[in-house]
Amino acid sequence: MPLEKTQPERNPEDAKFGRLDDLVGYHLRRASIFDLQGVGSALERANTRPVPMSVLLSITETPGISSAEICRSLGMQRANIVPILAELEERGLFLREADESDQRVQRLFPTRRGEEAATEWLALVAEHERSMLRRLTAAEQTELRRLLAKIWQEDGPKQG
Amino acid sequence: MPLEKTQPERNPEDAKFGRLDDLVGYHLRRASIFDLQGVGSALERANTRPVPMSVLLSITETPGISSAEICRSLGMQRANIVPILAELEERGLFLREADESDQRVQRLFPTRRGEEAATEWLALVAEHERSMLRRLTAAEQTELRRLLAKIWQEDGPKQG
DNA sequence: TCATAATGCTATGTCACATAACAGTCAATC
DNA sequence: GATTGACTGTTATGTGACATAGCATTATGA
Repeated sequence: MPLEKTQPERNPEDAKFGRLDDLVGYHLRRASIFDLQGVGSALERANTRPVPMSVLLSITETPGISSAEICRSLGMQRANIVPILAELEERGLFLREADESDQRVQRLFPTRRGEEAATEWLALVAEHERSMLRRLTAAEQTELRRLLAKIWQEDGPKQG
Repeated sequence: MPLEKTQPERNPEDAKFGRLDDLVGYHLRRASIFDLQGVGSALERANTRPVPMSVLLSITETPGISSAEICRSLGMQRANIVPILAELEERGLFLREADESDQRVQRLFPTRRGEEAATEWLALVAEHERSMLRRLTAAEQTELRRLLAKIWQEDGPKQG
């Protein structure tokens, strides 16, 4: 074993999950809550929240994306993106444009203010992440992100 | 046709956060949601949910723990543990006993059935974890758990 | 003794998220 | 070329986890 926990006496035979603390999912949840609280308070300064930020970033990173595509990408329901888009639109952060060949879909494009807001919000979150990950080396941070992505991303040969 | 998320090439020097995908917190959230769904459906077979399982495990791992101690350990509010304890108690999984020196405190002890339920529930979750982590080596799983714990646990070596 | 704090608890609010249904549009099949 | 099914954006509504505020009781300590 590479690393040992400095916790109670563990029987080597007991290498299976025997305690709450052994569950990766427990630490996942605690770490995610910890992160969400930090992100939440960081984004308060920009008067927004995590999900609207993710939606805006989806638009700035993929101009012309549709709301349904954002929902599939972020794993959220179409119904729930409606008030979020309404809020971002009211703040003048993106524009809707009818698709040329499919009148059902609206293509979403960031405005100049939307680009600026995305950069600003991302900086706030990045500052929080630096604090949250301060006790991890750069290599550990990269490894952590890689392992997390491997958990939730589908098997299919997606992006590199 | 849906837009393909053609990503711009990443310059390795450009190590700063520029995209949603670069944020560890984003992957944390997605992985945690993924886990929570799996744990939820796994525990459905035992007619329970993640938080009651964590509470029961707190009792079996630390017999005589109080409800306030469980709340501090799990990071939850005292008000919210009340219906959970009521449910576990109704299922005969633990007993309350008055503290000898402090009449405010109830000490919680697992029953035989509580011990059995804890083992059974933990096995269900462990089975889910094996599936969730199937693409990670044993060393990677250990490393992931270590890095996650380093994120949310306070600086002092504290158990919880 | 009086102020402060902790425990277990009730009542209630909030907020993210899911479900169900809708009209309009598209595409494929018969 | 009607029809069937699927997809889009949307409204309305339910739900479930979680937080807040306050209570009576008990403990602590200046």
